[in-house]
Amino acid sequence: MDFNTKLINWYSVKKRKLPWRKTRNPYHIWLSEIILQQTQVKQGLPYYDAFVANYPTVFDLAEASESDILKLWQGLGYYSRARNLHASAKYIVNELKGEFPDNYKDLLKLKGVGDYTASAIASIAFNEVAAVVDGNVYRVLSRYFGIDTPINSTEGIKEFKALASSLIDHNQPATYNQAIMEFGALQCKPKNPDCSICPFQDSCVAIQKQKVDLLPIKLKKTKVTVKYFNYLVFIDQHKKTLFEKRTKKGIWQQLYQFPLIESEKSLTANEFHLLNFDAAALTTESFDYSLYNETDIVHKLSHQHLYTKFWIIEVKSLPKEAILVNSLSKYPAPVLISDFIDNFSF
DNA sequence: AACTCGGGGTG
DNA sequence: CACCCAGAGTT
Repeated sequence: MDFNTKLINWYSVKKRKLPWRKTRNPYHIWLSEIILQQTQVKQGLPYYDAFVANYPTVFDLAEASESDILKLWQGLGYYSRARNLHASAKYIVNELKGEFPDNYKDLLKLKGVGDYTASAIASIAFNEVAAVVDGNVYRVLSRYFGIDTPINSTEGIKEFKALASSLIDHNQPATYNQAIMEFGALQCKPKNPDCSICPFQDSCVAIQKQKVDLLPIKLKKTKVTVKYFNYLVFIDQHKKTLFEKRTKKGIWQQLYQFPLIESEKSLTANEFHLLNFDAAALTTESFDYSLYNETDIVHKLSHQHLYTKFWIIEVKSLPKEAILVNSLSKYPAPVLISDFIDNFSF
């Protein structure tokens, strides 16, 4: 039996029942693929259900506000995916009259859709022969063929795409693509795969050379920068506070947070007291403050570790843009902020 | 070619 | 702690 037949046989027996496998609606397939970028199925599943329920069609998504979409996306991370999703929905409705792109080349024109996602939608929704190469595929192919080219090198990206394209089943590209990804996710796992039950024991180069735990090869690791965040949680006599949208480049664009002061190190109360609050719109009137958390809350992102203190500042009045603390949960916010809002008693 | 962009899960 | 996840966009 050849590679494809074995793979698809394995898939027909072992595949998970997932909601996006019950449809060929390209809009729903698109939603699932964007949500699943760099995201495990278990984490993305509830978000897929929520988006399908709240925005059943691409027209519904196009009409929604970016803030509402980000709110539904809250907690999933990589928020540019949500913003690009919205921009592409408006493009499909306004420029393409709501007709979803139906081939790899046109799908690639959508914001947030790269080689992988265009191939996935083209194959799964339209049965186009377009090979997907995601993290699972890199791992399966590098092990099965014993390829040690770094998967994140320019050469490796080309090599694995070409190999995947040479292998894809021309009669059932949708099933083949999903099968090889599912195989990587369930059987050919990153750590401690159980090769004793693998259908490719007799043909996998990595097993024969005992290099399963050495492949695939990936270059360099991400370096983490440390930052110190001081959030100013103002509360006035009307139970209002200041909440701002992050508009600069960098993390959490278009999400909301309390006024932020970054510092070079973790500040004591005395050091905090010496700061200027001009930027935070604090008046010269007297105020009283306290510290919510004595020890820094460490919020870890891929490239940044955020050591955070929340300073509670009681004031008489705030500028007119202040909002009621009861309405904070309506705004899209990073997990670091939404966790605080959920736990703090205003 | 290297960097940036989240948050959760695993060993 | 390091690494991974149905990657894409920017520099």
